Amino acid sequence: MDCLQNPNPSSAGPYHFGESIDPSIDFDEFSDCFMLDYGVDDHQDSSSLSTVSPEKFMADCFTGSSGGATSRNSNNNINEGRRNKTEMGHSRVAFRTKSELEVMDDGFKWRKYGKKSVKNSPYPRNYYKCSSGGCNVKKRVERDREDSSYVITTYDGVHNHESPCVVYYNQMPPPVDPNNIWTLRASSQSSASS
DNA sequence: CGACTTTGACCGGCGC
DNA sequence: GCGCCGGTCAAAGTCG
Repeated sequence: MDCLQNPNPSSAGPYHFGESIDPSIDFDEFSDCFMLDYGVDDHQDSSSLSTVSPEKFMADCFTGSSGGATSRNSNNNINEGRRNKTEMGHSRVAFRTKSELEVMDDGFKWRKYGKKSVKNSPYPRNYYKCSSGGCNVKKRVERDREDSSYVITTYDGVHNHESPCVVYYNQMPPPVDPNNIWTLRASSQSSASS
């Protein structure tokens, strides 16, 4: 299991953000990562995006605020009209990331349990569950139908455990530059990969 | 051999 | 009531 890529909306730290398996993805591209409005999974248009800087997003996530930077009960929620799953204590976070890869490894271990073609989209949607025992977090991954270079990831729920990478990081010596999360992340990464 | 992925079937909610 | 659609299940296949 590699601890690469992407923000995690539940408990992963900022040092998870901004690095990719794919060397073609650099940090600049992660500035294209948008928080999507809640309920975006029914395929939003870009006007419904609520853009949040990755830094803010991750900061919110890391403080444990449920749902991160999302607006939890935003209006214009198409999906929740169908299924009012998101009740108290049930958060959903979606974001859109420019990536060649569909699998956004966020440090958690996911088990794929389904794949569906989506109406009005040429790309299938993949369904994953957190494979940690007792953790019922799910995520959906699909390509943006309008720009296939983007991947839309929707997390459903909050992990009741830490990311294996967070656990690992807590055992690490102090970062090279605590003010630079990229350095910090890279430092962690290079050690982890050995 | 265990863990994981694939994929068709099934189920429930919603709109007409 | 019926059909469509999204989400989940589970058996079979694959991989390390």
